[in-house]
Amino acid sequence: MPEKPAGGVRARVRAELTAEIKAAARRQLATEGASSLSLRAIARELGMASSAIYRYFASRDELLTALIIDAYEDVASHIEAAESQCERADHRGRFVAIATTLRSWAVANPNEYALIYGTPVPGYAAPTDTIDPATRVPITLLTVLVESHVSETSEPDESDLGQALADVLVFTNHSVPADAMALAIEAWAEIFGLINLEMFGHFKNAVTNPSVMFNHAANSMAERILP
Amino acid sequence: MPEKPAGGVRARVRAELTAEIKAAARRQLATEGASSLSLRAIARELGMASSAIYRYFASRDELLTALIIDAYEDVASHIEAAESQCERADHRGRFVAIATTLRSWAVANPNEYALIYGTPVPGYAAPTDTIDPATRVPITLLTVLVESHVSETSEPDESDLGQALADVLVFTNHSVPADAMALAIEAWAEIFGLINLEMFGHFKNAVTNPSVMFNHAANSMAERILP
DNA sequence: GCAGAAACGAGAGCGGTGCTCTCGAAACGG
DNA sequence: CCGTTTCGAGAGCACCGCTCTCGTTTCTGC
Repeated sequence: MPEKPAGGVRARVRAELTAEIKAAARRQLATEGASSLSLRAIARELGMASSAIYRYFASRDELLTALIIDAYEDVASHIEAAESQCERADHRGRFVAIATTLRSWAVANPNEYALIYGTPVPGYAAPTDTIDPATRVPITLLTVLVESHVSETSEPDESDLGQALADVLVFTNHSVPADAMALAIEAWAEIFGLINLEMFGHFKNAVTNPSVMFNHAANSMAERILP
Repeated sequence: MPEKPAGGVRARVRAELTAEIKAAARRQLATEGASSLSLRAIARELGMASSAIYRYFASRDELLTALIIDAYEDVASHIEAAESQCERADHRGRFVAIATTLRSWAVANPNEYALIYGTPVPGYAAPTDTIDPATRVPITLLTVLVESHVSETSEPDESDLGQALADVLVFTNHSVPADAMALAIEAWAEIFGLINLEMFGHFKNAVTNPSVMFNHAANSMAERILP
């Protein structure tokens, strides 16, 4: 998909139409859900032949991929913006900001949330284009964790736990002990667990106010994992 | 769907065929995923006309519902069996048994797990038939929690947290304090978060051995929430 | 400035889906 | 035994993703 920055007329209308298709897809996503996203319906809405869509996206999966990347970028931008407004030394505040912003974004964009953090579409294998934007959010969390452990430096951990978390421990240059990293991953999982349970309807007859529950949990987690 | 217990020939072959359809559906579910489950493919596999399926299930959604109920019952049976083999007083052991059995079941039956704990099918609203079997698993966990707080009895909690958790606190007759209940819900969310992250591919380049990580977390949670 | 190349939109068509309707055969029950 | 109900099969409808062709429009190199 070569897009010249300000090339001829053709390149411009191509960029515009690509954006219009994505916009229509997002609109349809919001009302129908990901798995029933229909290229033909998008084409109908845009007043063009269904086959014309294929000039812009080679397949339905490629459109989905584009939407997934956009969603990752969008949530990452929100979270980074919220986190950057906290006092640098206030690690717990930064963690809570990350967690609560993630939930707010999920509540505001349930279908995009489901798209990136829900059940993967069956035959769909995430292309490599998606892994980069997907890492932005966890990296902001890891940064807070590393900065709160700034004075420590440890050797590679040879324990079972240390080996199980080898990849992420290497990623942080072993500046975070394995058990502290495990606590952080637990918190990370808890955040998604709470959001998933709320969004996918498993809090019925149990938690009446998910927002209060989530804020309580976020503060509880911050105390638990950050010194 | 009236099914006479041992009625005429017709009732028996109807029950058998219903089971065969579900079996074929489950087989297809394991290889294709829920959203691409095809009634026509099932009919083909069973050597019957696609329209004949509708004598047994009024729609694709109804078949899905039947599979969902079966999955809930199956996971609940596994968890109850594992939990019942623990010493009654060993609350932490019972909790760990519940958690690890849930994960084992999810790893062994990824598509049924996704069916009941993943993103809901877009237009699909869980019929009332599913809520009953869905509660069996959380109830086993709540039972452990309540039994570990057996000596305490408290009044309705009027705090924000107490009100946010009102439904489940009432369900347990206020025998568990609100903050302890919140910790338990946090653990509950963490369990699903860990399983989701693992199953849906978000542990790539981070956690190399999800099993070790999960067992570590399960024990950590047990210490955290149970006295 | 113009001819060849590339990009584009529309339309027809293929095989697939869920679902409905009709029709003849089979099993049931009085 | 005969009327009623249940069942399987087939045709058909509207939709889907996707491919191919064909005439038109835009770009590009000479």
